[in-house]
Amino acid sequence: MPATWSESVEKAPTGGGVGATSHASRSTYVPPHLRNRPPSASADPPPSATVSYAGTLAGNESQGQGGPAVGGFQSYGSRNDLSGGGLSRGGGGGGSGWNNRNGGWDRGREREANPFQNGVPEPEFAAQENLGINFDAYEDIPVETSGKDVPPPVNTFAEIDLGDALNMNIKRCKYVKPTPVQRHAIPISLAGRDLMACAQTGSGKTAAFCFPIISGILKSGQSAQRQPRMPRMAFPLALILSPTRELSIQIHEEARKFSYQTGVKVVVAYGGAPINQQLRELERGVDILVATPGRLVDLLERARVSLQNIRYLALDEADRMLDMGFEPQIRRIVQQMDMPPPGVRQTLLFSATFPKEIQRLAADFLSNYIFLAVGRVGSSTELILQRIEYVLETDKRSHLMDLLHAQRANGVQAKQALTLVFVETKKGADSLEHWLCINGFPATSIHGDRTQQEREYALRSFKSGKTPILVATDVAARGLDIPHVAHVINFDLPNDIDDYVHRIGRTGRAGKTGLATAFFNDSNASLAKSLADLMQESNQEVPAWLTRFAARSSFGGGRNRRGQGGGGRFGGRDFRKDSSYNRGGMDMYGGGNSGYNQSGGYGGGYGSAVTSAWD
DNA sequence: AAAAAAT
Repeated sequence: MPATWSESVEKAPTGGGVGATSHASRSTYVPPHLRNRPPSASADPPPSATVSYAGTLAGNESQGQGGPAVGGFQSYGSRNDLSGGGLSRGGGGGGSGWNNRNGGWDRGREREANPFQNGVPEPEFAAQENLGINFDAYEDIPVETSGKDVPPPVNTFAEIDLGDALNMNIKRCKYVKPTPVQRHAIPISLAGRDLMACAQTGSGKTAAFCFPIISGILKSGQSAQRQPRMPRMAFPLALILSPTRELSIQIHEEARKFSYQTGVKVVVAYGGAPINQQLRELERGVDILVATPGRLVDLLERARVSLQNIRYLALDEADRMLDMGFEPQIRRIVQQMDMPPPGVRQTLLFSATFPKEIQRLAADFLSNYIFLAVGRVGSSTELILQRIEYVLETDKRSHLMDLLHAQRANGVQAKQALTLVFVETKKGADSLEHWLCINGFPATSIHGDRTQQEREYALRSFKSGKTPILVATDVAARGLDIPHVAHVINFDLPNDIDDYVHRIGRTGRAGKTGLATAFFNDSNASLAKSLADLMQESNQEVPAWLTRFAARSSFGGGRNRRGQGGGGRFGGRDFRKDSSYNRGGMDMYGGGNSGYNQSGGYGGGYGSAVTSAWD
């Protein structure tokens, strides 16, 4: 272990690795005369209603995206090496298929921008990209599955029949080997099973739910469907909900890479940005809609999106969404609109933790689901060196300055190792940013009072190394996969240990090491116990004073949410295992076997007796 | 107490 924090910053590899997002511009320019192109009379659909693989992809970057030329997609239709039948799904209903009248199959195929090429230039990092992914660290991550008939995990992408087009994109992403969550979740999803997964971003879960969705859409042969009666309403096949705008943007960027040249259309919708452009994108056809809840509700109310064709529903960072008070919106979207019920659609629920509220959501949204828990990437593998320092409120700025100066002296700044500084308040973020700037440290900030434009600009500026210090509120705490963050500084500690875990998870990404420094003082007493426990759990050196703090505050009722759910290295455990769950007389999982025996309409309406057993 | 998210 490195002797000093500055040494470890220096040693921390700065490659972004697996999740590195090249910043794809969301606005693919489409010349006005090609926008909202009416269905061309001569654009007859292909003769066979089969798979939409975009023909041969190898060494074929330009072919097949040469614009909307009529009849330019002969490569469609013939390849059917994936579909094992099952092209139609229940409830497709009449003319909503591939051969529908309005020629929906080639909608939105105008000039697909290459999502692999239009990123922010990152010359400093390009060379080491993906070279230092510590896959051994991934191997150590504990994984736990439970449920009925769990499909076995895979060890390579080659074992999974995702199809040529998707495989090509996996190669383009330089993914060599599936991460633990991918090894388990992909076979589960491909088998059509619902999934409740406890995993954090950084574990590779975006790909874990995107691959099966894209593959499934390709297999079904349905894409970008329209309803002739309602030309302005979009009918996505998959919906991905996430808590923050930036996370939605990021998922969209990744999903676009995965679906490049497959014909599968991914659209993102979120607030704070003009809705008109999003409406135009939707009108051009959408297979996978990535959205924040508020904007989606708006779109549903405007009748610009219908969920009746949804076959895949993925909820990312579900616990976060509930924390943010999105439950009413989410329930409205999932249960009160025209979304197909559980069992008809396939639902994938991702959450870092598995508290009661999420358990309820799982029971309501999922059908006969498989529970998957993946250990914390950072804590269980000790990839993140955590340091807690006792710093009085009044000393924080000068202490931060010391850290940054030492970092700079080590040449770290020159190498553009990015530093993410978390603060408690939006005001605090603004003033700290300003203070850093006037003291010679190029910094920017991201928080909810900044306009969406400013937020996205700040993120770009940070990622590119232009301002290698980003001051952030919790808007950036979860899910954001910012590559090359070498150092996370908790200038203000959060009140919740889960937030702490999320924050430090911004470093040590993709199996690389990182450093997390936190400023602790008396105002953080309530966090002492859980913080000390977490650090011990992840084999970090716990300062003696923190241990004393923890002992002092623990009987004072410091909220230790950890361990409550069976905790340990996992964010949660399958509550269905708890004997108390079966107390209500219905032995749903019994039978004496090791596996669950989920009979009796668990996915549909569970009895009230079961509901009461949760409380 | 603060943050996030639809206008």
